[in-house]
Amino acid sequence: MQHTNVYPRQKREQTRRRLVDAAVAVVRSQGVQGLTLQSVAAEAGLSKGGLLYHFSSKEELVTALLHDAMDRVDKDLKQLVNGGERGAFARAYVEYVRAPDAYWEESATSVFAAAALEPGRLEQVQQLFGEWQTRLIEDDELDPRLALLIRIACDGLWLIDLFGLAPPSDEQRAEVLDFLIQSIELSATPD
Amino acid sequence: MQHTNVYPRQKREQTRRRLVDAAVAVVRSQGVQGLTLQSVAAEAGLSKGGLLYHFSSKEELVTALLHDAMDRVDKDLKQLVNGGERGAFARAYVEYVRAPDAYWEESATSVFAAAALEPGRLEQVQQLFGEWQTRLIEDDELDPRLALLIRIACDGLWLIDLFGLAPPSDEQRAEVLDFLIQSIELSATPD
DNA sequence: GCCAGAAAACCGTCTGGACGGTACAGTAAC
DNA sequence: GTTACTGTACCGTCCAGACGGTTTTCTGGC
Repeated sequence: MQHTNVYPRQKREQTRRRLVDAAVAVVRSQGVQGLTLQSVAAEAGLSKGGLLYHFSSKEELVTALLHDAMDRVDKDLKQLVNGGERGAFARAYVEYVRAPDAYWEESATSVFAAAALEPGRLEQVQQLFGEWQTRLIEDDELDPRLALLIRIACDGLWLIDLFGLAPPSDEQRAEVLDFLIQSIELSATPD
Repeated sequence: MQHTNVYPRQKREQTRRRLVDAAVAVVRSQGVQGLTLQSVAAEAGLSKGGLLYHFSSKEELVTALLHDAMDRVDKDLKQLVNGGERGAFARAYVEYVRAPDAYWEESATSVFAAAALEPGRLEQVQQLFGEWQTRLIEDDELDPRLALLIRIACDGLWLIDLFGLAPPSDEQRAEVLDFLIQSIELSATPD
């Protein structure tokens, strides 16, 4: 029942957010090895006891990290879908990559951290990517090759951002994404 | 004795290889957290002391892991380049992704492990990707948008393989790579 | 062909420190 | 009185690295 508590009468959710954000910051600055209860608490301006008040174990924290990030990405992605015409999901997939924001960064870092700490915990993420792939390739009625290309290209940008592997400039990024959008248009509107 | 053929005078390199391979195996099965001197040594059939004889610290092991993997990828990639015509490097980049082998896996795992343990150590990898990007976009004389698309698509497959994020089937993979190769041909041979 | 002796390769144990987690007493705001 | 913490003390575990010792392999002199 999420609607029972629209207004944060309690600081609970706020602080949990702060802790999750702090965990992301720690991983990005110090790597997964630096992700200790102590460092996350310090980053969030809390004591270790305070952290454990909200997340009773490190595992719980990392799990929350992952759930949180993937939920948000999935939700945002679905919100970007306009109507049900051909290529709608592919367009949303591309547009989501256009302007990487905090969620984007959080999702990459979370998957990364979860994979590093315990590979088995990635199952739900793998499943989510599988769903997206299905939507892109089967439901969107585009040329399957184009759909897959869009997927791996967008995921590639995600990887490049995550590791900082010579990310393209803003213009280059925009150009290649525009190109993908154009390809969708061409494929979606047969003349 | 000639029967004991060209046996290397020293086992040094062999054992180092075994240890590096073992480290990759450990990371893939247990995550970066499972990457301990003990576990790597056990995986390689050595004692911890034996490992430390070859790599005097864990940092040295991970650094070797990274150097090794990137050197091999870079070398293999350059070997795939046929001549100097337009799009040669782009073709090599695509072909390298076609059949992921042990090196491919090793490179991804190594970058992943290095990033997880200490982000700063990625500098050389970032530089290497930068060089590839330069070769693809500036030296290959292709449409820059196409060059970047090829790069991010190939890197995307690398990411998907690394995390096992719903990897496409072999046929799908082949199709999308063929599509990229065709695009290079079209762009490289203007009529 | 044999045999020291040196170098290389490796083993197993120990230690100091860090980390996850627990327990609990206290505080301050709502 | 509940929620939301702080701070300290503590425990068990795990790990990197040091170390001393041992086996294996090579090398050169005879």
